[in-house]
Amino acid sequence: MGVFSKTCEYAMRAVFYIASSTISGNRVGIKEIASKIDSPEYFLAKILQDLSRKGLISSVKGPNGGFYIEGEALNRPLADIVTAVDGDEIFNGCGMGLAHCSETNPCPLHHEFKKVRNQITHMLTITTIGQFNKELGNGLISLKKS
Amino acid sequence: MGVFSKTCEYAMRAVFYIASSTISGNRVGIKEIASKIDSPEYFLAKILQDLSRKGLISSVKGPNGGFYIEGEALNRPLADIVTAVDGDEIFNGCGMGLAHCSETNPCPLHHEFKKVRNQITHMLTITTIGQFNKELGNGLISLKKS
DNA sequence: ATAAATTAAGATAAAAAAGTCTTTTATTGT
DNA sequence: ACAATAAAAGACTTTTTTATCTTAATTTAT
Ligand code: FES
Ligand code: FES
Repeated sequence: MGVFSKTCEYAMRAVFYIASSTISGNRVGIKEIASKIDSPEYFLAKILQDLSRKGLISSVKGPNGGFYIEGEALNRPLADIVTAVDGDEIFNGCGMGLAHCSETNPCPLHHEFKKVRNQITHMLTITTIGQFNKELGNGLISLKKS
Repeated sequence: MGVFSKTCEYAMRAVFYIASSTISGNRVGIKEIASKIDSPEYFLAKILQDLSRKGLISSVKGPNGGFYIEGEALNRPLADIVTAVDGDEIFNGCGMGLAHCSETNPCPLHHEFKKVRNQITHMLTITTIGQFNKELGNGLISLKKS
């Protein structure tokens, strides 16, 4: 098991890909996205529909349609995507599964786990959706599974 | 979704509980453990059977039987439990779901995610199974879900 | 207007994770 | 030896996650 659900992994990869295409002035179709990030096409379609309904990405139907991201939305933190897909448990849940993480009734891992959560929160907050376009363009970083 | 599977959460809570009972010189039955850590009894039984087969905890059948942890095993890092239950993906997997985390073909989150993974590894390595007996005894920390 | 393209929505399906119940096996105390 | 106790093992069910397919609704270009 990873830190994020598969759904969320696909969502993050797709959003980065859409962002970098948007910068180059294009809308991208579901087929292209799925192939470029190595994800099951129909499943990804569902995920993007959901993000679209929630206003995190945009889409247009018809010829030359596809997905893109509004200028303003490119500055959103990646945390917004994670929250939309996986909820906020990762940001404030207890590492050992207690119903509530609490300072007064902590689990054995509480003290150390807090650092982990803070690190995750930090990572997802400082990272913006539109941040990696350059590196994605020149192949310095990768979104393909293998 | 949390960082660990529910199975793993139950396993960790149970192992801490068994450890603290072992220190007080007792074996504990599945029923007591399940009730003390708020987990489904039969499901936990499966988990402990597995840990027992793998030698991470010990058990004896029959009257006055139950689960306990060998002296030496009390010093194992919690990481051993996590690995036994959830595998090692959490220690070296890619945060965005790429098949292999790699320095030469990194995902966008690689640099930051490495810190998260290291923090998790650190937490699970420095924490030993038998470490919290005092705090568990005096109720300073909790294993009960609610 | 019509046809083509493309996302949205709805309905299933398959796989994995979580949870439950029943039967068997081993151990202990009498 | 026997009965009682408790874990081990096996079979099964339910729920959640992941994945696929089909039909509908929009948009664009001709
Ligand atoms: S109580 Fe478990 S992480 Fe805070
Ligand atoms: S490549 Fe994704 S975390 Fe290293």
